[in-house]
Amino acid sequence: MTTDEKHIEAQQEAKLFFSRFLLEWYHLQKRDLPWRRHRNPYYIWISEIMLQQTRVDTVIPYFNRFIEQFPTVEALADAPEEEVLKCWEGLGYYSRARNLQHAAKQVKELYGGLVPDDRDAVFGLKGVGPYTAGAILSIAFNRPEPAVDGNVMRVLSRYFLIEDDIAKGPTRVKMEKLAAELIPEGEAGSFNQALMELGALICTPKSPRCLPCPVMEHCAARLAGCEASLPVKTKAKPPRPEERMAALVEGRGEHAGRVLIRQRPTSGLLARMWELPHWPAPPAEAGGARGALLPEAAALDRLRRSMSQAGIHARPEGHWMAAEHTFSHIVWTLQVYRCREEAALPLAAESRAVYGAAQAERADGALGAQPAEDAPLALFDSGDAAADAADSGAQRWINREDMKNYAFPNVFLKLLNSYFDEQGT
DNA sequence: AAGTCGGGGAG
DNA sequence: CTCCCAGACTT
Repeated sequence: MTTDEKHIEAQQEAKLFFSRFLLEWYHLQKRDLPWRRHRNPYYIWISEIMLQQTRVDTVIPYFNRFIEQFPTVEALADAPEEEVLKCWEGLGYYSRARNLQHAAKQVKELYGGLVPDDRDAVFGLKGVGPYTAGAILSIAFNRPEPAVDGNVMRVLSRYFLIEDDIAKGPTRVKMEKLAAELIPEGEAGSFNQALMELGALICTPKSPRCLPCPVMEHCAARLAGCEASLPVKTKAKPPRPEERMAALVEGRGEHAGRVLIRQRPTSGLLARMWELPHWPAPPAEAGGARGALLPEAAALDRLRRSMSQAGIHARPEGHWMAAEHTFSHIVWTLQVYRCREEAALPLAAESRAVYGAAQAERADGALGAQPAEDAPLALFDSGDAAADAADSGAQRWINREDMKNYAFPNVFLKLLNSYFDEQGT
């Protein structure tokens, strides 16, 4: 027997060992999760969409609420979109919710409300990519399809000592071929879940717990002592910072006790979510620390003109608090100002009556180069042009009770709750 | 292939 | 702080 043949034979033995002992471990150690209590393809599907880039512990309460509110494919397909989005509030990646409902309509209309069990049909559902298709087919229907996510690539890269960059596309394809070879006959669902369970509980990104690992004995990375340096993955670009000014506008008269919110555009960042209105803050002065506040009077003036341009008649009264919101690719620093609604006077009259003093102050200093009164705000790169151009979006006056009817990103949820706590309402 | 899409938990 | 998570979609 040649050296190559011996190597291939050893590889084959390592694969059989891996599949057998991993599956055995899973049957003893698997967690009791809500979507594992039935084999309802709809439940499996919902859970897999929620679990994209999201931890199990985060998903559990969302999953339970979701299937209570939308128990069947048809219930989801027929629900108002706002209800679906509200049920997703705080979970992130909100296009998942919209795609999911779109796919529910697909299933209702094309497949009679039954989640399809063939590869092309599942892959054709909105929001279902290579991983999720494999997960649905294997877990719900026990079809021998690989389901390769971040956990699986980490486990396989270590066990087989694969040094390919898992951030690259072709690596996932390679892993899928390998994962498919490992599936034991008739055990696709359990095996794929076992692979992910090992990644979640034992073969973790940092300091893997090798001693209790059921396949440590033949783990190539462990044997080579390099398990901590795998998988190889190019690191992501850091998010770009964005300074923004937000308005917490307190209503008067018929709006007393309520604050103004607006809806974001139908596409892009936080699509269709509700928020406090906010605008780009002018770039910090040269030499000024990033995140530094503008001089108070200049900030209030800038905010007043932004609101006016958006058709919001309100007077900024002062800085309330700062808030940060981190996305994958952006970090917002929001300076929130408390404002009071005003009667809708003609703009020129309003400006002279209320802002004469502030303008006099501005004239002698920092913002001397500002555009003339009533001129459009200077455009500068805000990184959120869609939202800034969509000031025409819907607006509402709400109190705390009304919050249950609108879906907010977490940062605005926290700001609104802080405000209503402060007001004691 | 690279950028766009949230939010939070672990270390 | 950094990393990354049961990824998909767009360009």
